[in-house]
Amino acid sequence: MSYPVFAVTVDLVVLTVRQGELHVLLVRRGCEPFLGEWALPGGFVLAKEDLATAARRELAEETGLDGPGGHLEQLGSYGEPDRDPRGRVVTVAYLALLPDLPVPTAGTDAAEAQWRPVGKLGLAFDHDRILADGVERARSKLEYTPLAAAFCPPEFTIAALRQVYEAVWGESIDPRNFHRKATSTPGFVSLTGTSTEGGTGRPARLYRRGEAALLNPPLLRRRLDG
Amino acid sequence: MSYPVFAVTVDLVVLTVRQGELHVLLVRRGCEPFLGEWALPGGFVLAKEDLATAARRELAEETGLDGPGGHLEQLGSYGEPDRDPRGRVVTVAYLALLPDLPVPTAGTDAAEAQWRPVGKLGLAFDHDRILADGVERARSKLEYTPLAAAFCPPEFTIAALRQVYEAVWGESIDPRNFHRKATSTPGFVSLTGTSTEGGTGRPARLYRRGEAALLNPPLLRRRLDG
DNA sequence: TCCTTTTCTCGTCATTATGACGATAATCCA
DNA sequence: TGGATTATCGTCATAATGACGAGAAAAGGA
Repeated sequence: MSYPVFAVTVDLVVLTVRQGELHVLLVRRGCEPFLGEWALPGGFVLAKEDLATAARRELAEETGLDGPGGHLEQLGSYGEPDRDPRGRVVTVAYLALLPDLPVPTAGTDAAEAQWRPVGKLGLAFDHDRILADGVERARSKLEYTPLAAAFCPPEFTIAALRQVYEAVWGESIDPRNFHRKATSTPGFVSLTGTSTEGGTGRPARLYRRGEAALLNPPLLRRRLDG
Repeated sequence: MSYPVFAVTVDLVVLTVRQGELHVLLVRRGCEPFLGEWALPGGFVLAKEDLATAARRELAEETGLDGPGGHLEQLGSYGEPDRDPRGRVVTVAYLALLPDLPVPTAGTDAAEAQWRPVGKLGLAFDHDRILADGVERARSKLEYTPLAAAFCPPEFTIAALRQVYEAVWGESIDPRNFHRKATSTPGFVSLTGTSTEGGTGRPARLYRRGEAALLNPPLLRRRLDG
């Protein structure tokens, strides 16, 4: 019995929050196809490599982003027959949420790398769709999990956490109600004991990410129902 | 440039509710490897076939289940190097939710097919894990979407819908509170105008699935928090 | 020093959603 | 006709949320 032959790649939707806006990491392609165009970072899965391992390797290799914290999860697979002109390629997309770090360094396959605000970007392959799916996944995950903290450094203020929500959801949130919700939901955040200093306004207490895997009850965004 | 060669399969977690219990569709393997063992239905993706198309084809071919209603979505991909003794095989798992239909017919690759209550089944490959992920996805989706109706025939009673929740979540739900919730959440269900007849007890009104993609507010199961 | 600005933190109150459960309605069956 | 069964509606206490007032704790300028 014989069956078709495929290549398998991983592609990464790497998101961060900079200056109050949700950004995605893009690389300019350094080889065919789509040479010179912007795309999600990614590459082929090696012969004896697990999918998640390949995703972590590409994240480190191609972006140099391998700091503490952060979050990596599988997003989904994309395998339309014509999605890659080189032949039959199935890509497994991963979603990474990272704190705002220095400008990434370009890697082997990528001539350049840069953060871009999410939106309508004309990316190579079917990467616009993968990006849209990743952004929607991130928006949704912020409702039910404490993952917003993955966008923050290890210690952060409630205001910083709120700004993550505002950036990812694109809506403003009442600081007082958010403070109540974040500090009263069990396992969302935990106090460090230290505070900020030197900033403008009253110093804020610093928190760490809590141990909960799910927010209970969740933190729902306002739905525009029809 | 050369890169490793893979085979790509789709595997299906087909769930339904029978006699108040969540069941999964299994097939007995008719060829090597794992000949004679129970596994999720699935097969190789064809040369010019989209992943979702392959999933629908396998669902129809191998199970004969292609009725109205139901729901099919991508679950995730599994690609550990050793998961298939034949070589490097990545599988894209799909989750199908179907109303309870007559016993499926065996297909080409499957010597037998049968519904089994979900639980610890010693399945071939890594199918136990895929099944567990599928069940967890289904449980979670029932909270935030009107997808419970995918387990029901096109017209159903509120009690039937409630029994879906009870079976999938494995907990009992107050019929009066559930009735209020189902009928008051916009877009969850819509009246047909007809009622059941001939059953025991007061006749129940029949409903169809509503148009909403998301339940707002959601219908959360009781969390056993630690 | 004292006042203003800024941001954090804590409260209050009305509204909504939920869990527990009583009560009535509408059918079948003996 | 009366009992069993299930559907549907209502009531009430509690929990969660949105809107917003007000004090606390810093920096900076007059």
